[in-house]
Amino acid sequence: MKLTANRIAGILREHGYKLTPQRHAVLDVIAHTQGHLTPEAIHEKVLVHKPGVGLVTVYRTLTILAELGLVCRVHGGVNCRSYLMRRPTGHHHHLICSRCGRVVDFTGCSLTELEQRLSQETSFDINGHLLEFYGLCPDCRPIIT
Amino acid sequence: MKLTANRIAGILREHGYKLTPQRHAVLDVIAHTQGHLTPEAIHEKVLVHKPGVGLVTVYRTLTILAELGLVCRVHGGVNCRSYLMRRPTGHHHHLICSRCGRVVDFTGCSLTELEQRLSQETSFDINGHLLEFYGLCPDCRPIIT
DNA sequence: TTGCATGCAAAGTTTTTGCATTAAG
DNA sequence: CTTAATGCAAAAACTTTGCATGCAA
Repeated sequence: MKLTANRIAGILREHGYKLTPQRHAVLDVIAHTQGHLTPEAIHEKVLVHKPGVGLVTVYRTLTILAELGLVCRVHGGVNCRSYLMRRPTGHHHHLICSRCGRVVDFTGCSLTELEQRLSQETSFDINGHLLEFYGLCPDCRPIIT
Repeated sequence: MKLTANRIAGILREHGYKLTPQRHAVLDVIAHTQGHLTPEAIHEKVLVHKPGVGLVTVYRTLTILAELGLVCRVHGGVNCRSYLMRRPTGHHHHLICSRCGRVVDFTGCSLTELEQRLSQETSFDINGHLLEFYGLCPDCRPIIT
Protein backbone atom coordinates (compact mmCIF):
# COMPACT_ATOMS: atom_id res chain seq x y z
CA MET A 1 0.00 0.00 0.00
CA LYS A 2 1.33 3.39 -0.93
CA LEU A 3 1.80 5.82 1.89
CA THR A 4 -0.33 8.71 0.74
CA ALA A 5 -0.35 11.98 2.56
CA ASN A 6 -3.76 11.06 3.88
CA ARG A 7 -2.64 7.75 5.21
CA ILE A 8 0.37 9.31 6.86
CA ALA A 9 -1.78 12.01 8.35
CA GLY A 10 -4.00 9.26 9.70
CA ILE A 11 -1.13 7.39 11.29
CA LEU A 12 0.12 10.57 12.89
CA ARG A 13 -3.34 11.51 14.11
CA GLU A 14 -3.85 8.08 15.62
CA HIS A 15 -0.95 8.85 17.88
CA GLY A 16 -1.94 12.40 18.67
CA TYR A 17 0.39 14.05 16.18
CA LYS A 18 -0.43 16.44 13.39
CA LEU A 19 0.79 16.39 9.81
CA THR A 20 2.41 19.77 9.50
CA PRO A 21 4.04 21.11 6.34
CA GLN A 22 7.41 20.66 8.00
CA ARG A 23 6.79 17.02 8.77
CA HIS A 24 5.46 16.55 5.29
CA ALA A 25 8.63 18.06 3.87
CA VAL A 26 10.88 15.84 5.96
CA LEU A 27 8.99 12.76 4.86
CA ASP A 28 9.11 13.89 1.25
CA VAL A 29 12.84 14.25 1.34
CA ILE A 30 13.38 10.84 2.84
CA ALA A 31 10.85 9.19 0.57
CA HIS A 32 12.47 10.59 -2.54
CA THR A 33 15.96 9.63 -1.59
CA GLN A 34 17.57 6.37 -2.50
CA GLY A 35 19.70 5.72 0.53
CA HIS A 36 20.15 7.03 4.02
CA LEU A 37 20.46 10.61 5.15
CA THR A 38 21.79 12.20 8.28
CA PRO A 39 19.55 14.67 10.10
CA GLU A 40 21.83 17.42 8.83
CA ALA A 41 21.50 16.26 5.21
CA ILE A 42 17.74 15.99 5.53
CA HIS A 43 17.61 19.50 6.87
CA GLU A 44 19.60 20.86 3.94
CA LYS A 45 17.31 19.21 1.43
CA VAL A 46 14.21 20.40 3.25
CA LEU A 47 15.48 23.96 3.15
CA VAL A 48 15.61 23.95 -0.64
CA HIS A 49 11.85 23.77 -0.93
CA LYS A 50 10.89 25.02 2.49
CA PRO A 51 13.23 27.73 3.69
CA GLY A 52 12.97 28.54 7.35
CA VAL A 53 12.47 25.05 8.71
CA GLY A 54 14.72 24.59 11.71
CA LEU A 55 17.14 21.76 12.21
CA VAL A 56 15.50 21.27 15.56
CA THR A 57 12.23 20.49 13.89
CA VAL A 58 13.92 17.94 11.70
CA TYR A 59 15.31 16.21 14.76
CA ARG A 60 11.96 16.22 16.49
CA THR A 61 10.22 14.98 13.38
CA LEU A 62 12.67 12.15 12.87
CA THR A 63 12.17 10.98 16.42
CA ILE A 64 8.44 10.78 15.90
CA LEU A 65 8.58 9.21 12.47
CA ALA A 66 10.98 6.54 13.67
CA GLU A 67 8.82 5.90 16.71
CA LEU A 68 5.83 5.36 14.42
CA GLY A 69 7.83 3.14 12.11
CA LEU A 70 7.46 5.42 9.11
CA VAL A 71 11.20 5.75 8.76
CA CYS A 72 14.05 3.48 9.80
CA ARG A 73 17.14 4.41 11.65
CA VAL A 74 20.21 2.92 10.06
CA HIS A 75 23.04 1.86 12.31
CA GLY A 76 26.52 0.62 11.77
CA GLY A 77 29.59 1.77 10.00
CA VAL A 78 29.97 5.47 9.50
CA ASN A 79 26.86 7.59 9.96
CA CYS A 80 25.57 5.78 12.97
CA ARG A 81 22.52 7.94 13.00
CA SER A 82 20.90 8.10 9.62
CA TYR A 83 17.37 7.61 8.45
CA LEU A 84 15.69 6.20 5.42
CA MET A 85 12.16 5.48 4.32
CA ARG A 86 10.62 2.35 5.59
CA ARG A 87 9.46 0.38 2.59
CA PRO A 88 6.22 -1.40 3.38
CA THR A 89 7.78 -4.83 3.37
CA GLY A 90 7.59 -5.63 7.04
CA HIS A 91 10.66 -7.28 8.49
CA HIS A 92 13.62 -6.48 6.31
CA HIS A 93 17.26 -5.48 6.35
CA HIS A 94 19.58 -3.23 4.44
CA LEU A 95 22.32 -3.63 1.92
CA ILE A 96 24.27 -0.40 1.90
CA CYS A 97 26.69 0.93 -0.65
CA SER A 98 29.74 2.13 1.21
CA ARG A 99 30.50 4.75 -1.38
CA CYS A 100 27.25 6.43 -2.42
CA GLY A 101 25.07 5.38 0.48
CA ARG A 102 22.43 3.78 -1.69
CA VAL A 103 20.33 1.33 0.30
CA VAL A 104 18.62 -1.77 -0.97
CA ASP A 105 16.12 -3.55 1.22
CA PHE A 106 16.01 -7.27 1.42
CA THR A 107 13.90 -9.82 3.20
CA GLY A 108 14.33 -13.49 3.93
CA CYS A 109 17.21 -13.16 6.32
CA SER A 110 16.51 -16.68 7.59
CA LEU A 111 18.03 -16.15 10.98
CA THR A 112 15.42 -18.01 12.98
CA GLU A 113 17.50 -21.15 13.05
CA LEU A 114 20.56 -19.27 14.20
CA GLU A 115 18.46 -17.40 16.72
CA GLN A 116 17.14 -20.61 18.18
CA ARG A 117 20.58 -22.11 18.39
CA LEU A 118 21.91 -19.04 20.17
CA SER A 119 18.93 -18.94 22.44
CA GLN A 120 19.54 -22.52 23.52
CA GLU A 121 23.26 -22.18 23.93
CA THR A 122 23.21 -18.94 25.86
CA SER A 123 19.84 -18.93 27.59
CA PHE A 124 19.28 -15.45 26.29
CA ASP A 125 15.75 -14.38 25.61
CA ILE A 126 16.35 -13.00 22.15
CA ASN A 127 13.92 -10.46 20.83
CA GLY A 128 15.55 -8.80 17.88
CA HIS A 129 18.48 -8.45 15.60
CA LEU A 130 20.29 -6.05 13.35
CA LEU A 131 21.69 -7.18 10.04
CA GLU A 132 23.36 -5.00 7.46
CA PHE A 133 25.46 -5.90 4.46
CA TYR A 134 28.04 -3.52 3.07
CA GLY A 135 29.54 -3.32 -0.36
CA LEU A 136 29.70 -1.40 -3.58
CA CYS A 137 26.62 -0.96 -5.72
CA PRO A 138 26.83 -1.53 -9.48
CA ASP A 139 27.32 2.17 -10.16
CA CYS A 140 30.15 2.50 -7.69
CA ARG A 141 31.87 -0.72 -8.55
CA PRO A 142 34.93 -0.28 -10.74
CA ILE A 143 34.29 -1.79 -14.16
CA ILE A 144 37.86 -2.86 -14.61
CA THR A 145 39.18 -5.01 -11.84
CA MET B 1 46.52 -17.21 21.89
CA LYS B 2 46.39 -14.89 24.83
CA LEU B 3 47.16 -11.29 24.14
CA THR B 4 50.06 -10.67 26.47
CA ALA B 5 51.44 -7.23 27.01
CA ASN B 6 54.42 -8.22 24.89
CA ARG B 7 52.32 -9.39 22.05
CA ILE B 8 50.24 -6.25 22.14
CA ALA B 9 53.35 -4.12 22.28
CA GLY B 10 54.56 -5.99 19.24
CA ILE B 11 51.40 -5.37 17.29
CA LEU B 12 51.52 -1.72 18.16
CA ARG B 13 55.18 -1.44 17.24
CA GLU B 14 54.59 -3.10 13.91
CA HIS B 15 52.37 -0.19 13.08
CA GLY B 16 54.62 2.47 14.46
CA TYR B 17 52.81 2.90 17.75
CA LYS B 18 54.18 2.68 21.26
CA LEU B 19 52.74 0.81 24.21
CA THR B 20 52.31 3.56 26.76
CA PRO B 21 50.96 3.02 30.26
CA GLN B 22 47.82 4.86 29.20
CA ARG B 23 47.17 2.51 26.32
CA HIS B 24 47.92 -0.41 28.54
CA ALA B 25 45.36 0.82 31.03
CA VAL B 26 42.69 1.29 28.40
CA LEU B 27 43.25 -2.21 27.10
CA ASP B 28 43.20 -3.61 30.61
CA VAL B 29 39.85 -2.05 31.32
CA ILE B 30 38.27 -3.36 28.15
CA ALA B 31 39.84 -6.78 28.54
CA HIS B 32 38.52 -7.16 32.05
CA THR B 33 35.01 -6.09 31.26
CA GLN B 34 32.27 -8.43 30.21
CA GLY B 35 30.35 -6.31 27.76
CA HIS B 36 30.73 -3.06 25.95
CA LEU B 37 31.81 0.27 27.32
CA THR B 38 31.44 3.79 26.05
CA PRO B 39 34.58 5.91 25.80
CA GLU B 40 33.33 7.85 28.79
CA ALA B 41 32.89 4.69 30.86
CA ILE B 42 36.30 3.42 29.88
CA HIS B 43 37.82 6.70 30.94
CA GLU B 44 36.17 6.52 34.36
CA LYS B 45 37.47 3.03 34.96
CA VAL B 46 40.94 3.95 33.80
CA LEU B 47 41.03 6.86 36.23
CA VAL B 48 40.55 4.55 39.19
CA HIS B 49 43.96 2.99 38.73
CA LYS B 50 45.62 5.66 36.67
CA PRO B 51 44.51 9.11 37.76
CA GLY B 52 45.36 11.88 35.37
CA VAL B 53 44.74 10.08 32.10
CA GLY B 54 42.77 12.35 29.82
CA LEU B 55 39.55 11.45 28.07
CA VAL B 56 41.22 12.65 24.91
CA THR B 57 43.84 9.97 25.24
CA VAL B 58 41.13 7.36 25.66
CA TYR B 59 39.52 8.49 22.44
CA ARG B 60 42.81 8.45 20.59
CA THR B 61 43.70 5.05 21.99
CA LEU B 62 40.36 3.55 21.04
CA THR B 63 40.72 4.75 17.48
CA ILE B 64 44.09 3.05 17.20
CA LEU B 65 43.08 -0.16 18.93
CA ALA B 66 40.02 -0.50 16.73
CA GLU B 67 42.09 0.19 13.67
CA LEU B 68 44.47 -2.59 14.65
CA GLY B 69 41.59 -4.93 15.41
CA LEU B 70 42.45 -5.30 19.07
CA VAL B 71 39.05 -4.03 20.13
CA CYS B 72 35.69 -4.06 18.39
CA ARG B 73 33.34 -1.20 17.97
CA VAL B 74 29.78 -2.20 18.77
CA HIS B 75 27.02 -0.60 16.77
CA GLY B 76 23.29 -0.58 16.90
CA GLY B 77 20.66 0.22 19.43
CA VAL B 78 21.54 2.66 22.12
CA ASN B 79 25.25 3.31 22.65
CA CYS B 80 26.12 3.49 19.01
CA ARG B 81 29.74 3.95 19.92
CA SER B 82 30.95 1.42 22.39
CA TYR B 83 33.94 -0.83 22.46
CA LEU B 84 34.71 -4.31 23.70
CA MET B 85 37.60 -6.69 23.60
CA ARG B 86 38.05 -8.63 20.46
CA ARG B 87 38.10 -12.29 21.44
CA PRO B 88 40.55 -14.16 19.27
CA THR B 89 37.90 -16.10 17.40
CA GLY B 90 38.24 -14.48 14.02
CA HIS B 91 34.98 -13.67 12.31
CA HIS B 92 32.25 -13.42 14.86
CA HIS B 93 29.23 -11.43 15.94
CA HIS B 94 27.62 -10.23 19.12
CA LEU B 95 24.62 -11.15 21.17
CA ILE B 96 23.93 -8.21 23.44
CA CYS B 97 21.83 -8.04 26.57
CA SER B 98 19.66 -4.97 26.27
CA ARG B 99 19.54 -4.51 30.00
CA CYS B 100 23.04 -5.08 31.43
CA GLY B 101 25.04 -4.76 28.25
CA ARG B 102 26.67 -8.15 28.57
CA VAL B 103 28.01 -9.32 25.25
CA VAL B 104 28.34 -12.90 24.07
CA ASP B 105 30.32 -13.66 20.96
CA PHE B 106 29.15 -16.22 18.50
CA THR B 107 30.44 -17.62 15.26
CA GLY B 108 28.84 -19.59 12.48
CA CYS B 109 26.57 -16.85 11.18
CA SER B 110 26.16 -18.77 7.93
CA LEU B 111 25.36 -15.78 5.85
CA THR B 112 27.42 -16.77 2.83
CA GLU B 113 24.41 -18.20 1.07
CA LEU B 114 22.36 -15.09 1.74
CA GLU B 115 25.28 -12.93 0.70
CA GLN B 116 25.60 -14.76 -2.59
CA ARG B 117 21.91 -14.48 -3.24
CA LEU B 118 21.97 -10.75 -2.57
CA SER B 119 25.07 -10.29 -4.62
CA GLN B 120 23.41 -11.94 -7.59
CA GLU B 121 20.12 -10.16 -7.24
CA THR B 122 21.54 -6.69 -6.72
CA SER B 123 24.91 -6.79 -8.49
CA PHE B 124 26.47 -5.35 -5.37
CA ASP B 125 30.04 -6.23 -4.64
CA ILE B 126 29.49 -7.21 -1.02
CA ASN B 127 32.46 -7.09 1.28
CA GLY B 128 31.15 -7.18 4.79
CA HIS B 129 28.23 -7.35 7.12
CA LEU B 130 27.09 -6.43 10.58
CA LEU B 131 24.98 -8.79 12.62
CA GLU B 132 23.86 -8.27 16.18
CA PHE B 133 21.24 -10.04 18.22
CA TYR B 134 19.49 -8.36 21.09
CA GLY B 135 17.74 -9.86 24.07
CA LEU B 136 17.86 -10.45 27.78
CA CYS B 137 20.62 -12.53 29.32
CA PRO B 138 19.76 -15.21 31.90
CA ASP B 139 20.54 -12.85 34.77
CA CYS B 140 18.32 -10.11 33.46
CA ARG B 141 15.48 -12.29 32.36
CA PRO B 142 12.52 -12.28 34.72
CA ILE B 143 12.17 -15.69 36.36
CA ILE B 144 8.43 -15.45 36.48
CA THR B 145 6.80 -14.78 33.17
C1' DT C 1 -10.55 27.64 20.89
C1' DT C 2 -7.12 24.27 22.42
C1' DG C 3 -3.21 22.16 22.50
C1' DC C 4 0.38 20.44 19.78
C1' DA C 5 4.20 22.26 16.79
C1' DT C 6 7.54 25.65 15.51
C1' DG C 7 11.71 28.51 15.58
C1' DC C 8 15.04 30.67 18.10
C1' DA C 9 18.50 30.73 21.33
C1' DA C 10 20.89 28.53 24.59
C1' DA C 11 22.56 24.68 27.00
C1' DG C 12 24.17 19.82 26.95
C1' DT C 13 26.83 16.14 24.96
C1' DT C 14 30.18 14.05 22.46
C1' DT C 15 34.35 14.15 19.74
C1' DT C 16 38.26 16.38 17.49
C1' DT C 17 42.22 19.57 17.04
C1' DG C 18 46.35 22.65 18.20
C1' DC C 19 50.24 23.03 20.85
C1' DA C 20 53.84 22.78 24.24
C1' DT C 21 55.70 19.18 27.07
C1' DT C 22 56.89 14.47 28.24
C1' DA C 23 58.41 9.93 27.70
C1' DA C 24 58.90 5.44 25.00
C1' DG C 25 62.05 2.77 22.37
C1' DC D 1 68.28 11.04 20.88
C1' DT D 2 64.21 10.96 17.99
C1' DT D 3 59.71 10.67 17.31
C1' DA D 4 55.38 9.59 18.84
C1' DA D 5 52.11 10.32 22.83
C1' DT D 6 50.12 13.03 26.44
C1' DG D 7 47.30 16.55 28.69
C1' DC D 8 45.27 20.79 28.57
C1' DA D 9 42.30 24.01 26.64
C1' DA D 10 39.59 25.24 23.13
C1' DA D 11 36.95 24.39 19.17
C1' DA D 12 33.84 21.82 16.54
C1' DA D 13 30.14 18.81 15.84
C1' DC D 14 26.00 16.92 17.25
C1' DT D 15 21.65 16.81 19.93
C1' DT D 16 18.32 18.31 23.34
C1' DT D 17 15.62 21.73 26.05
C1' DG D 18 12.98 26.11 27.43
C1' DC D 19 9.94 29.33 25.98
C1' DA D 20 6.95 32.53 23.55
C1' DT D 21 4.44 32.43 19.34
C1' DG D 22 1.91 30.23 15.57
C1' DC D 23 -1.15 27.21 13.45
C1' DA D 24 -3.91 22.73 12.53
C1' DA D 25 -8.10 20.65 13.58
